This record gives sequence, structure tokens and C-alpha cells, in this order.
Amino acid sequence: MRPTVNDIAREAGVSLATVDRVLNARPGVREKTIRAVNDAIQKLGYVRDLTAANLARSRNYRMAVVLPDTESQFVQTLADALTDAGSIAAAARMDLRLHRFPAEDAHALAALLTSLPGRGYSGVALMAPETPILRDAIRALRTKGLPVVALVSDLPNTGRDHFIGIDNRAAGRTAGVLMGRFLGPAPAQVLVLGQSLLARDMIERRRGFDEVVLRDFPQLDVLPSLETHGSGQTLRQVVAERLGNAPGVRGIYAMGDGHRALTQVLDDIGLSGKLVVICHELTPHVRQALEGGEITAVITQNLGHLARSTLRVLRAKADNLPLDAGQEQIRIEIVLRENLPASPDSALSTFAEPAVTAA
Amino acid sequence: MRPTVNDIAREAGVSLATVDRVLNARPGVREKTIRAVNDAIQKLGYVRDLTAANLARSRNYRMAVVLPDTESQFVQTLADALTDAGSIAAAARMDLRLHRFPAEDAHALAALLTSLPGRGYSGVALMAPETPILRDAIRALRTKGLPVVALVSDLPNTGRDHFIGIDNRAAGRTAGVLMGRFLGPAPAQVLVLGQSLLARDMIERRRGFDEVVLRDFPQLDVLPSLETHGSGQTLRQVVAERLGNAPGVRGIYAMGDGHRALTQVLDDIGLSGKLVVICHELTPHVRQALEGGEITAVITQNLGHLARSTLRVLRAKADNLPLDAGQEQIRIEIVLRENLPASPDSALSTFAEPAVTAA
DNA sequence: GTGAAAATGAGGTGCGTACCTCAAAAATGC
DNA sequence: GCATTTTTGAGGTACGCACCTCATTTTCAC
Repeated sequence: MRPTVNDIAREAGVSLATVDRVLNARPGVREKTIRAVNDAIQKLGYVRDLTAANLARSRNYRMAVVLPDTESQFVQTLADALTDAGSIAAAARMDLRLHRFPAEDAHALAALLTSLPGRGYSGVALMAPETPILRDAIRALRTKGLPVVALVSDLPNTGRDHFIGIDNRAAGRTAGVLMGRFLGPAPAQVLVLGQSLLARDMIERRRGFDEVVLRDFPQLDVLPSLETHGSGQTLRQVVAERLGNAPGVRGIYAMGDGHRALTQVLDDIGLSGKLVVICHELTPHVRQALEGGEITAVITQNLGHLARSTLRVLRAKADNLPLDAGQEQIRIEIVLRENLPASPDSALSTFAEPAVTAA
Repeated sequence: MRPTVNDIAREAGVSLATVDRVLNARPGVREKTIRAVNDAIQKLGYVRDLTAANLARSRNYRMAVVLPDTESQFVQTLADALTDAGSIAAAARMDLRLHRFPAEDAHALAALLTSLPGRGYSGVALMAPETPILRDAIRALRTKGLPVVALVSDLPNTGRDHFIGIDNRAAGRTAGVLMGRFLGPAPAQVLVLGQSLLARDMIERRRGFDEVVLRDFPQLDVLPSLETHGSGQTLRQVVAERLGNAPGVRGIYAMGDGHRALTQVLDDIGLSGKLVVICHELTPHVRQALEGGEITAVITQNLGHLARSTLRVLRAKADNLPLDAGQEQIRIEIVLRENLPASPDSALSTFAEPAVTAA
């Protein structure tokens, strides 16, 4: 049997109340007694039973997740992953609430954030572009004791407690190597697409990409980034035009979203499957395009892990506990057709066999 | 506030005892009453508080992890990951015990497994090659109500409850594409190494590799696999000899372990960094070789995830609960120098800031 | 309608911990 | 040595649920 607080008390020759005072860092205990208790804890290998502790505290964790109201498959998939993770974490006294804000409206976002502290929240996870007004809103939240976690795109100058997502510069570098190695030694031009050249993640990806290509693949000519502003229409136009004028293009690096429009325009001009196409985020459509050979490789992050990590980090921050950096690191995953993970739809929940009850 | 069993009882107009009978599937409740209770549960959105439930059950989970006593960095790293995960899970009433068995001794392994049921275990995770005697031992365990989970290498014919690890065939395919694309269109020979051509995982990797190369990269000539029997000595010999005789070799696929010996022999004969070298498992030495450009790409699995997944699956099986297939799927990761995750050593635990107590 | 069986209610205890109060003991200042 | 402060002990309640017993009510077969 695992030792309990009672065992500690007996071993240390003190009362339960004293053990409790030591364990919960309450005042009014002599140094010497504290040491005696800690020695007993050491000796017996006591580990506080978190389930019981949280129960006794009747601590609830209401967390806000704030996402833009973009309709992109990525944000939608992320929202789903968070909802999923939240419903499971409900059994552990977690109560996750999703909030959406108008994508381009920094003031609406700030207003939303400002309204949170009064509503019983003990943490906020946020995916949003960094603006001055957002910085202030986040500072205000933290002053009120609400930890703030940045999702997907970092907010380094806001004082956020933690960032959950991949290193976009490294992701760009990875795209760079893949592009270079897949295209081979022959000279070629490469097209780069991004919805906005001002967004932090786009800038970092481009920087990482260039870094590697310049260093290791001098035979490649990377053309200036094309902005799509998140519009499929624009994307189709600029890509068609550029590909018409630059017959030497053999690779496309799509840093942002709009993959549906991209595969469509490639198909229209008869280049589908003939270029090395590297993009980000394994959405359902990208998965399909990967299977069909329209997209060569995808740099992605596991949104399930990201969602679960978000919950763990929020909780740890709310409890002011340390977190396991290794577990919370979101890896940059490379997905090819050959290592495409089984689709979440086809991966039905496995249910335990009926018979055989455990001991 | 979240609804509790009492709320359910009130809502359904029954007593607490009846709610309890329904929740825990005890007999002696009319269909109609069961439905009334379930309706109330639905209506109030009740979620059983697992922490409280487990506390009340005073359920402890003592789990055995059985690994070969090989000194390979891989097994060692795996053992460490499991120990780590176990020490964290201790707070959730988990008690993980590692056992090692002599790598080539199926009888010793069977004896070890047979001794487990008497020792208060409620689950076993096992990494071992499949033998008839092992099949019997596993059957015996399951008859006694102990769930058995296969680690890293599957044991499909033993009736194990679950397999935790990557799909080795898909891993081989992934290695195949990388090899093909990295080598480019020029004809080339490829060397394949494995410690034993009888081990299930080696066979599957080779099969997947061949599948892709034959289909998509006809310019490649994949030489017959070389067996190293886990000996660095043997590996160095056979590789040196083969590379001497086959000057057209431009790629090496190392399916098994012995990467240290491989990089060494390549260095000796002056080919270090000049071949496309693809191997498995991101051990400390492989990481170093990747950084140094001696190894081109690594197919790996995240051992931290694998370890945590093992604990979750063991627990779910012990409780006869369904598990989240998506979360438990171990992905095939591709690691290049550019997306090498930060070393676990340098990834120090992040500690929460002292001030700011949560609401 | 009667008796037996099935279903339900009422109430209690315990899991391991947190947190509280009040009294008693020990240490401290002077 | 006394008064005062600090430290410690004893005991209780609560968290949400599991599991038990025993009495009572309802249902059903005949």
C-alpha cells in the first residue's frame, strides 16, 4: 500500500495537523519539525494523491479558449480537437469554453478578454495576431491572476505565460530541406505563397526556408512571396499568372492556408502532380491531396497533442505547478503519403473486450 | 457548478442508491427506471468525476513492464521514458515496475510472466520476440484477468490486448520514399542492414521499403539485407566488405540498431556524409550523427508518447474502459537535422512564475 | 388477493486529502 | 518565574463517489 498522510504523521512522531501544515506550506511550524516531516516523507516515499487532493479542494478549472472566427479547416479542426480534449478532461474537473472573435477586429478581441475575469475563469488560451491593444488586454488578465497561453502563433511581447505550437522558423527550415532534396541538383525556381507577409508565423517560416535553401541548395531560385490574403480567388489568380510567366518553377511552398484553391488551380493548368508541393497543416483536404499525389509533403503539428497540451499547461499554470517541458513540446511533423496517419474518421474508438474482468 | 449524483437523483425522482445502481451497472433496476436516470444524466450533462470515483474505489494500479536486458541505447531510452512517465503517474495511483529478462531466453521470460499474477499486478506491458512458449504464457496471463500490451514489436498471435508502437511496414515505406527522393533519378545501389532477418519488425520494414522502391524508384537497386546479429563487430565487417565490392552504393537503410558502428565504419572508409543514410530510432548517438551530417534522416517514434500511451492503455484495459484510438496511435516521425527536436537534456523543466496566484 | 420476488429508499462508512477551530503544550522574552 | 507568543495536537467537516445493509414499497405470478 502507498503511504498516506497518517503514515507520515506516525513516522515523524507528529500529529496529522502538523503534517498537513508542512505539506501545504502553512505557517506556524518550527524548522526542526518541518525537517522531521520531510524526512519521513522521504523515507516512506510518500507521494501526495492528487486525485484526493483535488477532490478535497473541490477545485474546478474553467478555462477559456479564444479563437478567431475564421472558417478555415485548420481553425475548425483545432476547435474540434480542443472540444474533444475538453470533454475528456471534464472527468478531471476541467470545464473548457470556446470563444470566437471576429478575425480582424482587435478591439472586439480585447473586449472579450476583458470580460473574462468576472466569469469564473482560471486560465485563457488564445490564438490571435499580436497587436498593442492585445498586449494591454493580456497584461490586464495576468494582473488579475489569469494565466494566458498563446496557441499556434506566439505572442512573445505580451508577457504570455507559455507558448504552445511549433517553432515556425524550424518548420520553414524543414520545408526548405525537403524542397531542396526532393527537387534534386538541377536548377529550378520555387514559388512561395502566404496569406499575409506581415503575420509573424509567415515571416518566420519564410526566413527558415530561405536560410536552408541559400545555404544548402544554391541551384534553387526562390521567387518573392506572393500574398493571398486568405482569399482563394486571389490565390488562383496570382498562381496562374506567375506560373504562366515562370516556366522554370518546379516547386511550390505554401506557407499559409488556401490549399484547396491551390490544388484546383494546379489542376486547371495541368500541373497537378508535376511539381513538388509542400504545405502546412494536415487538414482533411490536404490529406486527400496528399493521397492523390497533388501535394508532396506536409509540415504539420499534431492538433490532438496540441489540444491536450493546452489543457495540461493551463491547469499547471492555474495551480502554479511546474510542467514537463518534454511532454509539452509540439513536434514538427513531416507527413508524406507513406506515413500518413490513419484518418481520425476511420480510427474508430477501440472498445475493451467484454469478458475478463481485471483483478 | 457541475452536477453530482445527488442532482441526478433529484432530477430523476429516485434515490441516490438507485442512481448508484445505474451508474455502476448493478442489477435490480427496472428498465424504465434506468431510462429515467439516464435521461436525467443527459439533461444535466452529468460527467462522473473520475478522481472521486477512483478515490472511492481505492483502486491501485500496479503494472509490470517487461523489457529485454539488452544494453542498446534504444531499450535504455525506452526504459527511462517509462520510468519517467511512471513517476508522474504515481500521483494518479499508478505503480509501475520494470522487469528485465535475458534477451535470448524465452524460458526465463515465460517464468517471469508466470510469476506476475501472484504479485498484485493488474496489467503487463511487454517488449519481446514472439515464440510459442511466450504465446502460452500470455494466454495464461489473460485467463487470470491480466491485460497484456505489446510494446514496440507486435505480438499479433498471442491474443495481446493492444499493440503500442508504429506500423513497421509503413515505416519501411516511409524510409523507401525518403531514400528514393533523396537519391534522385540517377541509378544507384542501396544497402540494407538489419540485426536479424527473422525478427518481425525487420521483415515488415524491409517489405515496406521494397514495396515503395519497386513501385516508385525503379532506378534503385536494393541489395539483399545484411545481417548484423546486433554485433558492432559484424556490422563493421560486412559493411566494409560490401562497400568495397559495390562502388555504386549511394544509400544505406539501417533497419535495426548498431548506428554507432555504422557511422564509425563509414568514417573509416571515408564515406561519411557522402551517402544517404536512413535509420531508425532517435537515440543520443543518432542525434549527434544527424547533426554532424553522417546520417541523413531518421524514422522514429516518440518514446515519451509511447511511454505515456502505455500507461493510459494499461489503465484503460485494467478498468475495462474504451480508449481514445487517436491519442494512442504512435506516429511515424521523420527527423532531419532541420526539425530535430531540442535535446531532452537541454529542455529543462519550465517552472511556473512565483507571483500571481490564480483565482 | 395472497405470497414471493423484485425494485427501491434511507442511511451509513470509507477513500486520502484540505481546511478549519479550539485547546493544550512548548518555547520565548523579560 | 511569569506572561506571552509560538507551536502542536485533537477532532471535526467536506469533497464526490463506491459499496454495503436493511427496511420498505412495488410488481408479478398464480
